[in-house]
Amino acid sequence: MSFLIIDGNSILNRSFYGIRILTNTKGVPTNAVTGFMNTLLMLKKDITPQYIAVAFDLKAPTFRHNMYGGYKANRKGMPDELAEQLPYTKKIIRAMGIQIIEKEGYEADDIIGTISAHCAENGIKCTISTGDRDSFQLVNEYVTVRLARTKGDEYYTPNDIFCEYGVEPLQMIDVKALMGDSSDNIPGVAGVGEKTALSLIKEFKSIDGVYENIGSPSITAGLRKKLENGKESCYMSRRLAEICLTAPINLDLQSYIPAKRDEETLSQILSELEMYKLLQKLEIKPRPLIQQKKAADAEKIPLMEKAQIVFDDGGTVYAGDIGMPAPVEKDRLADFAKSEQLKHTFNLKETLSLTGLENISNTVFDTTLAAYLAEPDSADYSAEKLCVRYGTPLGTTPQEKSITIADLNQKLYAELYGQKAQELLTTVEIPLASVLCSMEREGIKLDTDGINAFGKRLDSEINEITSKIYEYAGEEFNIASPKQLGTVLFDKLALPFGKKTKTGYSTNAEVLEQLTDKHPIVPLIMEYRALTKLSGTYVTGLLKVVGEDGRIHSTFKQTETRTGRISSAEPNIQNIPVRTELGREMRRFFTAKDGYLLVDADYSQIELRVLAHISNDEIMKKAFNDGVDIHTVTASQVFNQPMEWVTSELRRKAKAVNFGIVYGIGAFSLSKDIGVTVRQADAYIREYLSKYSGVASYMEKTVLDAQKTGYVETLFGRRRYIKELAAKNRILQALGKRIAMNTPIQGTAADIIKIAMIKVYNRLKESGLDAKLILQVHDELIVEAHESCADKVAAILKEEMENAVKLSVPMIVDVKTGKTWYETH
DNA sequence: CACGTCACG
DNA sequence: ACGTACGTGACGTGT
Repeated sequence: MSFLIIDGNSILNRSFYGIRILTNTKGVPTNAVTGFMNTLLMLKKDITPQYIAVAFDLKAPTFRHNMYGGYKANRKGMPDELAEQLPYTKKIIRAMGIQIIEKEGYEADDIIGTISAHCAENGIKCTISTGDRDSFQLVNEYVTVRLARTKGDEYYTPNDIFCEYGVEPLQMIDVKALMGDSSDNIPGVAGVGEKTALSLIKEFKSIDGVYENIGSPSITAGLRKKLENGKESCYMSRRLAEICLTAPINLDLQSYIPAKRDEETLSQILSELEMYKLLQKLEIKPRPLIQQKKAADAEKIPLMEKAQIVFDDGGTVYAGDIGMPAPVEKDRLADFAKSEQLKHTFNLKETLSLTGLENISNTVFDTTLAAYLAEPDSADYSAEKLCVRYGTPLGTTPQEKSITIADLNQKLYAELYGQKAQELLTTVEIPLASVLCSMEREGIKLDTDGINAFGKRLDSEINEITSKIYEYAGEEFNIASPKQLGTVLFDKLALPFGKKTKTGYSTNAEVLEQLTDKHPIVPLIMEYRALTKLSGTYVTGLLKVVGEDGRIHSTFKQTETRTGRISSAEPNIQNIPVRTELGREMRRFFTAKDGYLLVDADYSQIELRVLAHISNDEIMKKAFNDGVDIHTVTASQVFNQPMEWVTSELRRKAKAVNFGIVYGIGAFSLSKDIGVTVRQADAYIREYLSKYSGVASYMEKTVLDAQKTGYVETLFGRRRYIKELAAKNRILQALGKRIAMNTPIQGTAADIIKIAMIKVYNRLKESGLDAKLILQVHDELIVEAHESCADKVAAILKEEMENAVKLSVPMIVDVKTGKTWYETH
């Protein structure tokens, strides 16, 4: 027979601070609930108690009317993110069939004390689960405390307490009476801490003993004085420290035997919180969120057109009707790929890569890409995850898998139904998978000899700089370690430190910039950073991933970014240096193969053009339609100067303001960026928004709409839900607004270049020219073309990219041709 | 594995 | 009074 009593507040609190902030997609925090439930399940499994209860504090709230106007509605200043999780946790506990005990005017400790005393009287073992040591006084032959710790729990029996503290559990009350407890508002005796309190109780057994023997030689004069002054406080503290054992609560043990779980309620709450791992652990089916949302107008959503389900399983491609797929033999693959029948794929690009196929004709749906359009925030589009999210049983055999995929597809189809995203899927993302696959296959040639030689040069320079740095520092240390570097700069050399990070001094470029004239070591460190970055990330990093064909085959990820952009990995080909001359040198090693040239085309100001179009701002549209330099126009607007008078300095500032607008501007960051006061930056922004009034009203409307609907969309219907807008936290809300302002711009630009990629790819194929699209860098496309047709290719790129979409402002593309990527810039 | 840092659009 | 621009990926350090 045993009783498990959990200190609800304490475990919840520990979970909240011990686990990094987690939220569901709506922004509801879930970390404390998660931690609490993990603890509860672990305890149930470990102890298998007959009786379980969870105790919560229910003290009459004490409102403090202070200078802040009584904002502390939550006792102990419980943060909103934690307070929000309390009702969820209680509901879940009840649905688990477990009793919650709370009593007006009593703390959880008093309830726990009463239960534990009752257990002891009746010879029942009692385990107290808590995060703090207050309940040690309750420990006895029958009662143990199980202290929640990050690295496993610790048990405390009377013997354990004696070993650790040298006193009996009950004496802990007197120890606390002496030392006090600031978190519980117990004053104790001023000047007496844990060490002194323990040794006093060890010697004199109790506070009565201490005061009876106040003249004892083992009490120094100073201590005696403190004890005498604090005597009244000490006895009062003892009353506060002693946990009540007679709280008026239900002591009918039978009622604490857990009842049957309410699976319906658990499914509903945990699905709302999107705690799918826990649902799995409890073996409860999640409530499909999406179906729920669509259930009302389910009749209006037609079934998908019948199609072949195509997917791979253990390296074999299967295709066929739902429930009866068959392996497609290698020699039949090409025919299958060309066949007329409609097809639904699962991860199209991967299937293409795996089979070596260029495309699969008549693909009208792809589970992975549809799931990405439905929920671009997800990090995982595996069948396992999608099944959990959409409440679909996960198949294991190929037959079952085809059923699973078909079911997911129907649900995704329903979710995208009636959205423009449906068209985005079939006309953009599905054809794009073929383009990306081809780009990955082609890759780009890397001049490994050149890069090796460059690396040698870098390394010898790094060595020289390293010794100089050691000399200035007066010691050898790891310059690459921000921690060690911080110690040298700010402790040893006593340079003024700027920002601090969570873990210590900040040593980033911005901080070093400020110190550049303060000490000769600083510019050396900046150079060291620049050189080691090139050497590590680009020289060594790239050499590690060159293929046997001497080419780099980056992976272009199609479902990675929240805005709809493509990302590039292993290696990342989208962040090859260009801004500094030395870094730009790297691009000399990205070359066309013998007899070929690189043709590089990039959109000019694509994001600002998109902004001009979607905001319908007359001044901005006119600027682009007149073909004048947009940053100069902005400078002229913001600084009230005629265009001819705009200096390069004003243009530079205006450029930063333009960028800031695209990102969802803040005066603070802008001021940092262009080196003016926050006040001035703020004035620029105001001036900008009053001149470009179309932009101002567009931004306002976009944020308002997003707050209403919870999402924003690109011009082509790519949707992004913004959970940050629903957050209680003000900083997160501000982030949500910036995301709302930026995503339609960045995302529409991404849509446009994707459309252009498909057009360029098809046009090159149709033309029969010896040229292949090989890279994409957000607003830039690179084709490797035979020397003989580079001019034609350049014309095709310009034409297709500029005409990819029709906006109210022209899209302008600059094209350059060269042997290396360096030469095209 | 998280963090700080820094490369790109 | 607060903390501060959007979107990525890779490296080295240190727990």
